[in-house]
Amino acid sequence: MGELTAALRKHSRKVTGPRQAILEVLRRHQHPLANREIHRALGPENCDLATVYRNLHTLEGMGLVRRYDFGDGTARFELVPEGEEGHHHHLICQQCALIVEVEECFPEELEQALARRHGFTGITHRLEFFGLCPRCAAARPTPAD
Amino acid sequence: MGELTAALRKHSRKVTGPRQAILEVLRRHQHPLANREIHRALGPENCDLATVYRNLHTLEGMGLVRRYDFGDGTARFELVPEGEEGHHHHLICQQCALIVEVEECFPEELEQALARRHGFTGITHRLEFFGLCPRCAAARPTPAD
DNA sequence: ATCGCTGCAAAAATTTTGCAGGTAA
DNA sequence: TTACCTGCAAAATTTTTGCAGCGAT
Repeated sequence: MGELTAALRKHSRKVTGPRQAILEVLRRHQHPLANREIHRALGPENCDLATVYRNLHTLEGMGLVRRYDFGDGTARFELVPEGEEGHHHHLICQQCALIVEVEECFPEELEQALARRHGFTGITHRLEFFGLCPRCAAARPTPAD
Repeated sequence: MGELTAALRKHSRKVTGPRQAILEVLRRHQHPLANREIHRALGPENCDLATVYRNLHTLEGMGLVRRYDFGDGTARFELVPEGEEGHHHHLICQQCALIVEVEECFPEELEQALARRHGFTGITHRLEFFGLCPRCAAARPTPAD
């Protein structure tokens, strides 16, 4: 809670109702949420969708929130745990959209080697896994190729 | 050329002008292109944008083209080399949007271990690298934090 | 002669922006 | 009081869809 206030103050931003509510929603869900989902969770009459967009952009810029793209055309946001760097990836079921947080990461030394070879600096990566979760696999065994 | 015809015939699809033209554009560029870029390259009066969208969707479904998301809200497509599986990733300059194709890939055994641990099957991944290319780094040395 | 494909136009869906009034600091 | 924020509305993007006519097979 103080974390948010401190971060906002550092950027000359204000602690407003919508802001706190959005963070609260993200805190309750440990999965990346789309703007629309956050808006719906807030109750459409409590906060304008445009405000959700603006705030997520702001919070992302301050590093309180991280943006993810699962390739379906809608951005999703997840709260960065306090104090942590929060870098992690996801395993998404292509059938039911189940999202599992995974700690596997692209090997640091491989990434550095890659950066060096191409002369790139400040390198980062975006990595997501896709597949069929156990439940969906059970429900649809051997998809009759 | 016969490759396209064969693939299309297999799916009861027709070999049309726009189709060939789109493949031709993709063949000339070895980088992922957005629908709009392809449309512009074709000459807007030669092929409708909707047709570009429809064809890329079709070609993706047939495995002739692969879709990439660089997280900027627009999908990009790249030709899958004939015969090859064509799986690879990209290193993108966040300043000038330079795209370098890279052959590094997430280690197979790590991916399998991950899949096994979560009971997922048919696992794949999406991986892209981001950073600052040499030219841009030279043009903007030490961004004065 | 089919059945798929294209162009054109309209519609959806996602995200951004302008503006007047309201509110945290 | 001074910025910053919010809601509302409009606009800008990206992508999808309906439909009548054309074209590949």
